[in-house]
Amino acid sequence: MKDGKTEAILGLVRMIPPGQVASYGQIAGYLPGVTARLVGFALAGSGRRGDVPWQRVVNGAGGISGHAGGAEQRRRLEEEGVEFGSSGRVDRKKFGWRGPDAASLVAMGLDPEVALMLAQPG
DNA sequence: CTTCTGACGAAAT
DNA sequence: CATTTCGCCAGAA
Repeated sequence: MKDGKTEAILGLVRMIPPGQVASYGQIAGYLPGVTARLVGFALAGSGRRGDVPWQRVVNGAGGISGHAGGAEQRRRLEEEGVEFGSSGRVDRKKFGWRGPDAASLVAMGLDPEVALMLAQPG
């Protein structure tokens, strides 16, 4: 196992269900020591392998950041049922991923206590 | 080994 | 609302 952040980040992104989105900062929030910036780095570096639903990661405003695949990202999301508002932003109240369950976080190597605190209840 | 660069976000001003 | 500052991984040349 790499002790790097990238593996954990990509693993978490893979947990985002279709039709939902998560922000870079949100993903970072589940991984202590990881910042929103690093999530972007992780996807830019390894998100093109084909086994990561990178299109489900948007910025904090619910919009798509300026990168080469931006247009395709939006197209893919709309295909999954995600709606974009007039400002080109997604309503995270409606399509935002609530988060992983505690078991998934523990499986990724987080301390059970931390996992329980970060995981979405219920 | 060094240098470069790439998908962000919160807080202060 | 806009602009600025700081945080700091990993792969390629």
